[in-house]
Amino acid sequence: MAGDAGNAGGPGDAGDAGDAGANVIHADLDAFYASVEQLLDPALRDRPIAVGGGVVLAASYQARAFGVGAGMPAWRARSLCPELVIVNGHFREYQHLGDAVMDVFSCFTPSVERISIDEAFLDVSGASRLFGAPTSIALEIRRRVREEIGLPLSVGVAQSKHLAKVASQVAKPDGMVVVAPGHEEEFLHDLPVSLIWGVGPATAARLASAGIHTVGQLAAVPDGFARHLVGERAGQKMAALANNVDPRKVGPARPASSMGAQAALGRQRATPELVRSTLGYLADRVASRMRAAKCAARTVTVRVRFPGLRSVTRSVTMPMPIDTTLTLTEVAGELAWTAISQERQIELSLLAISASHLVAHSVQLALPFAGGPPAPKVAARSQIDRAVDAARARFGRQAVGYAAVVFSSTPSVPEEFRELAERHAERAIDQSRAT
DNA sequence: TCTGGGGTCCTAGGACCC
DNA sequence: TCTGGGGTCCTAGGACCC
Repeated sequence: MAGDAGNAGGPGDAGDAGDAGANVIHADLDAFYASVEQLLDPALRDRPIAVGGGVVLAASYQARAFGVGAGMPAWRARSLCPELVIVNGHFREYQHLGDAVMDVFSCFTPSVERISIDEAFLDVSGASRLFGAPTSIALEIRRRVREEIGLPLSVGVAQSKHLAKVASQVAKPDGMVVVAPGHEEEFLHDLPVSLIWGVGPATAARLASAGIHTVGQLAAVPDGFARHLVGERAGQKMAALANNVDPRKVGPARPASSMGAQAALGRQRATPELVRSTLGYLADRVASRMRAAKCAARTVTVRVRFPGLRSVTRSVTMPMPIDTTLTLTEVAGELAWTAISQERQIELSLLAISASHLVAHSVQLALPFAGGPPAPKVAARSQIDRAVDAARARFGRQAVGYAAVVFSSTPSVPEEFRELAERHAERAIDQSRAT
């Protein structure tokens, strides 16, 4: 593996020292959205670019060198990097190219666990007879993705998912790191704790206040100390990963347990019209997805964010699941107004609806329940939904909607971006929980 | 001119039941 | 009369991930 990655130093270079047991590959496309834009428009190559509108969704490595990162307001990104080029995303291209990369992975093993549009775990333990050692497979995958698709891909090869993931992060950008069996502790020892899966800014700060900065330091603290510091379960998991204990296997994702939608509003007065139209739009998205997935929700949660980023949630669990757009709109509306009036706020910056306690159902739900709409209304709404779903299936989503549900304000992000994110969240609902 | 949209998991208190 | 423990569900908030 000579010369494949300049940053694959340390134990990772022992690629031919026998990586029997290092059968997990984590493959992660670098700065995915930005790399696609640079692929589509050669004029953007080697330049600092960001994908987004008012906010940066992704930044090229040339832009990251200036401190530009995802989630940053565009004005701030420009001030950090005056020559930054901000482009609108080609969200449908992202889906196509992400799928094409996954197809390359599938050429080497059927065991591909896609965890986002641009990232997957591969178990290649059964692939060596056909394709050689995991290290050779990883090299070949990188080569093919680069030559056939044109995108840079970083890979980590190790015994466990966690270690493979850490390795691919260390390998970025456009590199490969192999953690040879027997060298795991050595590899992890000096890395910052923030590379551990599940250790974010808050946990890292708490650990730092206790003098813990590296994975080695975390692994060395007495049993129970981590749990005292960050809580029972989080502490357990964190300590296990620091000690390289990770029993997770590469496999299919579990069924979705919730579905939601949100809309940032900038800063607007909390008028009944605004709340009604925004929640109507969001409920339409969520409810139609539920119906398409043949499921319904017992719990509805509304999140309301106010200027200053403070947010509150209100939720309710109903005796019967719902999947009707208008009923979801009404339930969400009551929750939202409860929160807005309790908080005595007059302006909003975001509204969100989430549906959980999802229950699979094969027949159309039209069951009334105490406190819900009366039976004839439920049946009528169900019919309306079915008609709308059918019309959309034939003529497209924009063809028909609910009069009161037209999203009045300018959408904060393009429709294609929402669709990309939704499609990515699509996972089968557990049909064993059918009503 | 202070922030996108999609998710998961955990904690803690209270209600309720046995 | 006062008192005990355990389990489950619901709600609100927070941390984290892509």
